[in-house]
Amino acid sequence: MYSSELIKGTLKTIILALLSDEEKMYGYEITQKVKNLTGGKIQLTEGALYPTLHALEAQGILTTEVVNVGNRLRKYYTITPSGKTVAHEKVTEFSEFMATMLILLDLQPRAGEA
Amino acid sequence: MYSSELIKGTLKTIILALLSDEEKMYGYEITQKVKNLTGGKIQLTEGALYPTLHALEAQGILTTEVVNVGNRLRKYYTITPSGKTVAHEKVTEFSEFMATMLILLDLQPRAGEA
DNA sequence: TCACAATACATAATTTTCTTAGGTATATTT
DNA sequence: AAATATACCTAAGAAAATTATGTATTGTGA
Repeated sequence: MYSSELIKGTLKTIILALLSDEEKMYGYEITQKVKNLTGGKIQLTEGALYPTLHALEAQGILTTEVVNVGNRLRKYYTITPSGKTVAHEKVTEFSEFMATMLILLDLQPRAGEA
Repeated sequence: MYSSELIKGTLKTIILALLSDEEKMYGYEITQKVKNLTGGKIQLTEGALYPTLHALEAQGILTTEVVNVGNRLRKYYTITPSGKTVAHEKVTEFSEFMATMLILLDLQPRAGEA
């Protein structure tokens, strides 16, 4: 589990990246997928996830559809076309940010080094 | 310039990584070095930097030394031995976090792809 | 020489974002 | 039967940053 401080600010990027791949996920499913893909190293808390999903919906980035499964309800989130653009921008930006951090933290392998 | 949300939580890591390399820097110098190394894409704000430096000092991770240069004062920060350990842990953790994010954002190149 | 930008420190109010804690309810496993 | 997992949600508080100030010196360009 990474220190929460480190994960800060990446939640929207994670959500949008997953929904760009899957086109339809519900909240709990997102928490499980993140947990599985990261070997438990990133675990989204519901208190952070749900308000963010609601905000993304309010911004027109996601749309929702409530489905009854058995006696329980699931709220599926789908990314909108404009949301796909936002998702792509966010992922690209994070990718560039990582490259910048590699330089800054001096983690970049350079020629002529052991 | 990256969206500030993305940079959140990396300030301590950046400061400690730089001070591990240089052994002695003052606040303004840190802002300039970060700006230069990142081509202006990361610009630390003073309102974030100074309180963080003070906190790191209070935790015994950094020590200070005030020097007069001309008529102006500079507060130099030096990393302590225990601070070096913290710095290394922070950088390692961020490095692993990036690897995790590559998987999560599906940015990892895999065999058999175009 | 006068104004502006840069150097150099600092803090306080506000905002943003997350954590912690709580609440409701059904389904499954032990 | 109890505990865990599934599935949603919100509210209070904490943490971290932004924005806005404030002080003061030094260098630069009009």
